Amino acid sequence: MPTSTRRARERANTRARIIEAALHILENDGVTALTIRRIADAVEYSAPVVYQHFANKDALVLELVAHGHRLMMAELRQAAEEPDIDRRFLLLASESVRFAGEHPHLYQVMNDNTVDAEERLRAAAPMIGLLRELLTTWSDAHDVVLADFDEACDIVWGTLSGIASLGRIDTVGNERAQQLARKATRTLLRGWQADSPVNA
Amino acid sequence: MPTSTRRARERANTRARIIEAALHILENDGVTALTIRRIADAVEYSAPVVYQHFANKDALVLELVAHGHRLMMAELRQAAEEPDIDRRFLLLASESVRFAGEHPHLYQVMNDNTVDAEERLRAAAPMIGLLRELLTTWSDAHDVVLADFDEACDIVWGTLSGIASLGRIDTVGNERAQQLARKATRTLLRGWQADSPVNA
DNA sequence: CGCGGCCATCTAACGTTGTTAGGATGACTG
DNA sequence: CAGTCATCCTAACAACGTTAGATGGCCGCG
Repeated sequence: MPTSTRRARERANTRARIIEAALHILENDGVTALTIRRIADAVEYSAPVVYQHFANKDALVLELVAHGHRLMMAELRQAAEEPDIDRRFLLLASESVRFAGEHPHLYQVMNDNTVDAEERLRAAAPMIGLLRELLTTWSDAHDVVLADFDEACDIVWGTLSGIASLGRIDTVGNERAQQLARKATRTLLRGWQADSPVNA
Repeated sequence: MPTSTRRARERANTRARIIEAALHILENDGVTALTIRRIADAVEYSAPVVYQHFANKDALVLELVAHGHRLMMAELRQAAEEPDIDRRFLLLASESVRFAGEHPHLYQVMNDNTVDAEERLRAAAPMIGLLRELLTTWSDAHDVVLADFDEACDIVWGTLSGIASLGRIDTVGNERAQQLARKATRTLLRGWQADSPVNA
């Protein structure tokens, strides 16, 4: 049945075009401009067509959130290749904040509360995984024993999120926020190092 | 002219009632339920009356943000009386996160991006001032020299905001978020202590 | 006391939002 | 060639923020 596969391919294609258009509108004109009718216009369809591909607007936005995290991980991949673990940690901290500044509206929907918390957490899983890996190799490299690994991981995660939010638009300015992220992680790591039983 | 003063008093009174009603709706039913018509219903007026007291919805929400910060400072005042600076620092960190968990919707509008960044920063000024005071007395008490005081202050501020956002609803659970806030500030302070030239 | 004006308030409406229902159009199947 | 099915659009609904115009009652002045 070649026709049904072609139909499915077309369906998937317009679905992808919808996501792409939504992303474009979001990044260019902000979250308030992200409306079903504008998305439909951008893909040259009428509004109800969108509902053939997504249950509702939240489902579509959730897709943008997932896309945003994939994009962020992709932009971080280069920084992740820095061999020195300390430099890598700081670099990834500042680069994740830079991402927030370069994609402010996308970062907004990625971290804001309108979308379901559980789904958001799932979408952020790769980033959290990256942080876990950073923390383990860092603590191994410096013979640091973390009293509670998960706790330390959540602290870094929360800290970077908070500082990225500061630097998302203009609260402190993005390059300063990047510097804050570097300093904050450096200080956190220094603190854990000082706490480690080896140094006690 | 007693009548005009009475009128002014009545105006101020209904204005206050509007804010109170809006706050009640926001805290009970969330930000999506915070609509002009529902607020007007709650004060037994029609919707346009709200616009005699506030230029638009954003102005009203901004008032809620200011009120939220005053409320937060009030709830933190008791914790601020803890005499020991280290205990006070950790206590205020966890209490600010607890506030976010006990007033999740209010905290949402206080920290989310829909309202103007500059106005939000101004509303948060007392909290930032509190953090500055904490940092100065802490560094004085421990003879710690901070390389960049403003930077350290922003780092604490961003860290607590981020962790509070984690604990706002259910991402990690609020009491765990409080613990994270304590540990995070403790670790940050430990890190700055280790960095201080006195210890170098 | 009565009358004119002003202030507060309401009803009605506009434009836009997310979302759904019903019908038309056209392509594939037998 | 006829029928079925997916696809798409027009139209509409409820609710939103917001504004215009009408209505009413209270105040101060003659």
